[in-house]
Amino acid sequence: MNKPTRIQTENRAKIAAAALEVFAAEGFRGATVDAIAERAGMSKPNLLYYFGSKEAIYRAVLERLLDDWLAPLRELNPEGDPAREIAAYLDRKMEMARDYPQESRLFANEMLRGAPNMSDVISGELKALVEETAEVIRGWAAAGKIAPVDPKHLIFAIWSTTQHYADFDVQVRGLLGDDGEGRFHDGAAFLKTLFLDGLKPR
Amino acid sequence: MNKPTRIQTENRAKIAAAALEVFAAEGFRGATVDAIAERAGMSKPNLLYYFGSKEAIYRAVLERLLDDWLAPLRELNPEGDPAREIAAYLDRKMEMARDYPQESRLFANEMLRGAPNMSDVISGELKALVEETAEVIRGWAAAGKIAPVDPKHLIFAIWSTTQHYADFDVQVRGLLGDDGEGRFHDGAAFLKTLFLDGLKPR
DNA sequence: CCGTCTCTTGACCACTTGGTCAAAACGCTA
DNA sequence: TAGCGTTTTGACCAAGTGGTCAAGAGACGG
Repeated sequence: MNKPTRIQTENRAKIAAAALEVFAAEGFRGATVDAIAERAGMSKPNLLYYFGSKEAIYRAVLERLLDDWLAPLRELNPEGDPAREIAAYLDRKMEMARDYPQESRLFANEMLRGAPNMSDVISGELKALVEETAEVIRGWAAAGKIAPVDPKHLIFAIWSTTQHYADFDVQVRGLLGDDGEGRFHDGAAFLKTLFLDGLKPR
Repeated sequence: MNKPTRIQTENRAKIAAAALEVFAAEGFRGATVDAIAERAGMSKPNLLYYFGSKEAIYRAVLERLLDDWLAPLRELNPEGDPAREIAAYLDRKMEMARDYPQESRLFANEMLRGAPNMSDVISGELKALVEETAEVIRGWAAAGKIAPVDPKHLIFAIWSTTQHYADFDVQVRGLLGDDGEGRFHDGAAFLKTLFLDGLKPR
């Protein structure tokens, strides 16, 4: 394993960026190596010189993005005020839906297909992280700071509502009337009232 | 336009069922006409005798399902008690996620690709239905029966949270631990407390 | 049970697509 | 700047795919 050259680093990055765009827009089967190569500004054989196969590109992109994707959840602070933490998490997830919709769609595509390349992540890293977060939420509920709800379903609800604005963007835009970026702001505001009031201890 | 024969009716139905399975599992590009034909128990040329092209099958399936898909929203009763109506809508959507996950995934795939075959529906039929429902919700809020929230974002939240259990089924199952069908029941219970408490007038 | 219209399919075609390969072009270091 | 490892690509291939077609098999009313 030699240290990669400058050209290698550059081209791998270029390819990964192009692949993200194409995979997110077309799905794995819909994406073609030619299309990725073209968007990366190089020939197909050259692209395959860096990543041996279409599968390899796909997996590399998936892996590269995973950490960024899970970062917001990791930043959740167990010591913080629950309402503040949940609001902040919603905001962060909403920002990601706005600023990185392709990443969201890539993962959505993967899930829809049954996560053939992520089953290990789901049952490993992701599961551990969710389990940990669920424990934090349970603690908040036990301390009477939020209503006693099922933590995992709460997490699912936060994921689905926020990612919806990226994955179903066409629908959201179509139904709201085109509004610049206002939908993300309004959506975040709505979700914060929904979750904060919905989780208030009684 | 002659009346279709018995064989035509049967075979069109067989094809539509097979196509739904394949398209939902693989996406439009990932699905092959051969695969659909095999699952429908006939040869590829025979299938193409009934539907002239892959696109035609896809669009037929999409159209055939649309009404069923929107039925729950249509059943919402403007005169009813808001809390009851919303709870019932959540339950119905959750049942559909459990009983018709393929339909959900088919639509999710279509949205992810930018809804190339549904833009007219979104800006037409669906938009009208949503606008109408939003008006109902606004009425509830004006009457002080629920908190004054943005109706469309509320609708998005209901859609996304419920459909999540179909579209991201692998993830949900992986993170909850396989549980038979309990996740749908628990999810529905959580969502009802979330939405009903979250929307309580204050 | 015949004739006609419907249905079915094997064989085939053109095109796309993932991937290979040999050879040329390039870039770095001594 | 010569030499050598790295990078790049045109040409090519085999498999897969959507779709066609002509001819045979089947259904069914008279």
